[in-house]
Amino acid sequence: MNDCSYNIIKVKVMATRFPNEDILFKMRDMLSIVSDITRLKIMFTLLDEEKSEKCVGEIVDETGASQSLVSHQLKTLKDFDLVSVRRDGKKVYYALKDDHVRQLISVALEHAMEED
Amino acid sequence: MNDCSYNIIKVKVMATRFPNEDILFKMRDMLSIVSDITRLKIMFTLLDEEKSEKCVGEIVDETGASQSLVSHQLKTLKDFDLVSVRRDGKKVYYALKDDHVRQLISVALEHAMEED
DNA sequence: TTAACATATGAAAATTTATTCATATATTTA
DNA sequence: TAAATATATGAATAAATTTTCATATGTTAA
Repeated sequence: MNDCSYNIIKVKVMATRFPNEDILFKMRDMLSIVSDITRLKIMFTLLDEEKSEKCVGEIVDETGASQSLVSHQLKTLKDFDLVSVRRDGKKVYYALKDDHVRQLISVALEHAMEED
Repeated sequence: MNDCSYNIIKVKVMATRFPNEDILFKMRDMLSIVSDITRLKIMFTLLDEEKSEKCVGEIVDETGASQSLVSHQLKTLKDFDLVSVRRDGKKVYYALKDDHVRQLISVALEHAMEED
């Protein structure tokens, strides 16, 4: 694997009226979840196509964040139902669950990689 | 105008290796910008297809946020180059500038409108 | 059944962010 | 040029979030 590989998906862009508070709060929650460096790192490790499920120890190693911090942030992701969790013996495996997360990361990455 | 209208755009989903800190910070910045209720409201008012450019007063009215807060948040959006600014007499008009913002809002909205 | 390993968690500390308040600046009109 | 209108801004406050530290819990192996 040398560089980036791309594939195209479709996203609906909606022209809509002003959403109600409820929807706004959900949007805010979803977007804040992905707007943190530690969680972004965690999600990137789980974006690995060859190994989409990883245990906490692996995530700690790959992100470079502390065990406690990773665990806290995995809980945050779990609370918002963005990851699935599976225990196997001593280890607990996490995987990305929600495709919207991938889309958000994808758009943000594209933006971040643009020249200024 | 009664309900939502949809149209389809394409978004690249990239399978990529772990990005460097620099890219991660840019992603975080972009995502945090859109993950605030006041800024979301502002952006929704600017998403209006019939009137994509609005002055501060209009934005204040439509969002229900205070003049000062709207002004501060418009500055934040401007600092990140997500809006364009144009003065006409006493009034200052803002418009959404970056298409990635629309895509992020679109994905988050779609997520928020899903059943649980 | 104790030790070792893997993960989780509560509470405190540190940091960041949003919001308000008072006031300043810019532009037009009287 | 003074008053009125529209917007911006600095500093203080309030609120929310991230991170650490110490320790607890769950699981396996000795």
